[in-house]
Amino acid sequence: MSMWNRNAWIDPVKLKRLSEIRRKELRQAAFAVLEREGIAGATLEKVAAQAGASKGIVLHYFRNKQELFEHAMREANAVLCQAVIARLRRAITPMERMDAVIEGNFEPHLFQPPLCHAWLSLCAEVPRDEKMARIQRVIHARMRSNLLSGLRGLASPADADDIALGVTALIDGLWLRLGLQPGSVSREQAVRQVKNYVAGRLAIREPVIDGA
Amino acid sequence: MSMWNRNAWIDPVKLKRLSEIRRKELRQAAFAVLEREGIAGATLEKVAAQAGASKGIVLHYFRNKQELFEHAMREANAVLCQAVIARLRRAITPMERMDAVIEGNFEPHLFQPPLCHAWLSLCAEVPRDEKMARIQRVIHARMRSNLLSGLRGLASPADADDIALGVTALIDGLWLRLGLQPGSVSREQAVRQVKNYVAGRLAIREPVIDGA
DNA sequence: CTTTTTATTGTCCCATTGGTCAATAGTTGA
DNA sequence: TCAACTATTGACCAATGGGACAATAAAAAG
Repeated sequence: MSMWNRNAWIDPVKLKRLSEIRRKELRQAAFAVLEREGIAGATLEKVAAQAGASKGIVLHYFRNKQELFEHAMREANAVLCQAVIARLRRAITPMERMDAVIEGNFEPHLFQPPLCHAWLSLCAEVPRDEKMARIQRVIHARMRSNLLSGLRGLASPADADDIALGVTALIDGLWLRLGLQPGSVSREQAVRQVKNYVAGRLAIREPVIDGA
Repeated sequence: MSMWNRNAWIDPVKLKRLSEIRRKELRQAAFAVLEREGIAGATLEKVAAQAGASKGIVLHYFRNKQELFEHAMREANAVLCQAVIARLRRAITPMERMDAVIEGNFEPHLFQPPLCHAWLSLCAEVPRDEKMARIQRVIHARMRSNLLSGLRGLASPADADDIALGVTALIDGLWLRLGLQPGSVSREQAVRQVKNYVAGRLAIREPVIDGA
């Protein structure tokens, strides 16, 4: 049995007792440090301190720094994703589904500068961390899929695809704005902004054609 | 005279001889390192190596690491900004001005993953670096102003304001997408995306009103 | 040709960091 | 109770980082 639990994919339920609890604490501690210090200032010692433990324990539960932050990224994304899913469950019409995704992405308790700062730091590492890149791709794929589940009933497949890209970009951009200039964009503004975008895109049947 | 040139704002033309040349080289070296290594891996030694000089010289021209990267940020922004300005000069009608800003922000030789990576790393430090935050505010203010110079002729002041925010966010979001998933968005797609957004917003007179 | 600045290098220093390891305390199961 | 395993700590280490500095080369000024 000893060599088993080294591989967490076996009997995940039971193992949630101690090991998984610590891991979660540490992931969250890592994220908290990231919020305050950014990736450059995020050290194992600070994470340990944040979790009220010793540095040794961090490397007991995570092979190395990189892995720790990869897991922090996964967790953070899971939280945001959950918010969207919850709203999506109550949505029925295509338009309701769109709104669920949009509003879920600006959940008041999540759409906050510190969270954005941490997220930004993580994103900045994506190009040098293949695992993070993969997480990132998954995130984007799911977001797209969520959007398309609504958009398919509202536009042609080609348009839906295009609008989905626009919506994700717009959402990301509004988050970025929040991170770079806290207070420059409120949740309500953000939501309205994206909804207006969708409304505008749906109102125009043929995309702009120009000769530039 | 000795104590004068310590303050570069005096006789800037002449001093461009040596001191300013080195400074520019170092700023660019810093940016190059940032592209490859991210903020966490960007060390003075690497910057020096990139510039083909010794670490000492870097701190001879910049008080410290922070200052160096602040200047790198300024420079990078200046380049992007210049691209927009150049196009803006040839624009006459409001719509041409809009297109100038949009296309300028996706200049083919600038809209590239490495540049985006470096930029992202810099942005991730903004929350902890007041000077970078200020640069960031300036950048955004200018972008806004550029957009409004075109939008004022196309929409009501309130709408123009709102659309300007949306355009900046959308542009940032598309850049982010490029950084996180290189190849997932082409320059043409990006430009079209933003133009469609503007077209959509201009087509709808009254903004969406909902009771969510 | 001196003298004064400026440019540049390499060395040194100290704090910090990620990571290893052995030792200890605690748990669990038979 | 005993043995096996897990959790947790603190000490330790080699590497690295930012930055200070003195020494030297190179220019400029006079």
